Amino acid sequence: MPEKPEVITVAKTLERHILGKTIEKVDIYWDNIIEYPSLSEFKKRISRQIIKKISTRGKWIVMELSNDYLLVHLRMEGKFFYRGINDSRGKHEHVVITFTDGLQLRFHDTRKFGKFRLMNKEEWNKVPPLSLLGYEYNDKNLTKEYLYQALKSRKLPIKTVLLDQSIIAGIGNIYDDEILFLSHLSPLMSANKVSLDSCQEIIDNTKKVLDSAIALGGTTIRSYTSDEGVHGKFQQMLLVHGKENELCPVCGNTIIKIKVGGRGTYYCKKCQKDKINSKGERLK
DNA sequence: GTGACCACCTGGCCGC
DNA sequence: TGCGGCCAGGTGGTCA
Repeated sequence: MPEKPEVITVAKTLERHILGKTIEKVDIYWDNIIEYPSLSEFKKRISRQIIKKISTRGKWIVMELSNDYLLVHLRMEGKFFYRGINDSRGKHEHVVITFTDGLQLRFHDTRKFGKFRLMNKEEWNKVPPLSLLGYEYNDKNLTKEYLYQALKSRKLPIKTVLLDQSIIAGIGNIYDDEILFLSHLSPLMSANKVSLDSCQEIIDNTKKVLDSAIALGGTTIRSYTSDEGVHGKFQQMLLVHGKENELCPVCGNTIIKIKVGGRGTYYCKKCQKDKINSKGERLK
């Protein structure tokens, strides 16, 4: 599933292919993909707009157009393909954007979870979903004090809370496991038991993991490849995620898989422990 | 404010 | 071989 590194990889590829192009029209083959505004308004408003800039915010791809912002969330399996107007449409290509030069950008999503939103320039980042997002992983405002405050009222497992996009935007299930492994924290540990020092470790390891993944083009696992079928290479660097019954690269213990908050979670019981004492106090 | 649960979806896998 | 059931999981909505 695309997380921040995969979203950045896709955005960079989009930049190479469609930056500066003018949208001729958009054809929608699965109405629910358009989250906002109405289908007819979406089609009407987006026509003739130019792609000015492409960036990301959390797991959203943000395309600045002439008059609006087009937000795209890939969710589980969304990906883009580039085709010509005469190429036949695939079964799972639900949105086809045709540019004036004849190129088509097609949104492929087998599970139909992806979302498109067209927001005006006054409110695009002042209303949900973007207004609800927390800091980016590399934002200078993401400090251990901020994270500590965000976690202190949460009793849910740290694994679950790190997936909350209103705290740190962009962390998904795969990198969550990796970050907690590098931070030596059990995914089951209550978020409000995470110490200030561990908050710093989480921040440092989030940067380390996401920067490495971005450099390698993201992670390609069962359900995700980036556009054009390009495969990321970070899956070769994964330490615990997807490694059930394999040996921990640090201690040699067997990596186990459990469910935390309904998510498949991989961790090493020996390396990852609750950093709290017998009284439940946070250790320095 | 917080947490639990559910819906959205389809392909792959497994057991029968 | 075919069928049914389960699993995968990011996000938003509802309810307690």
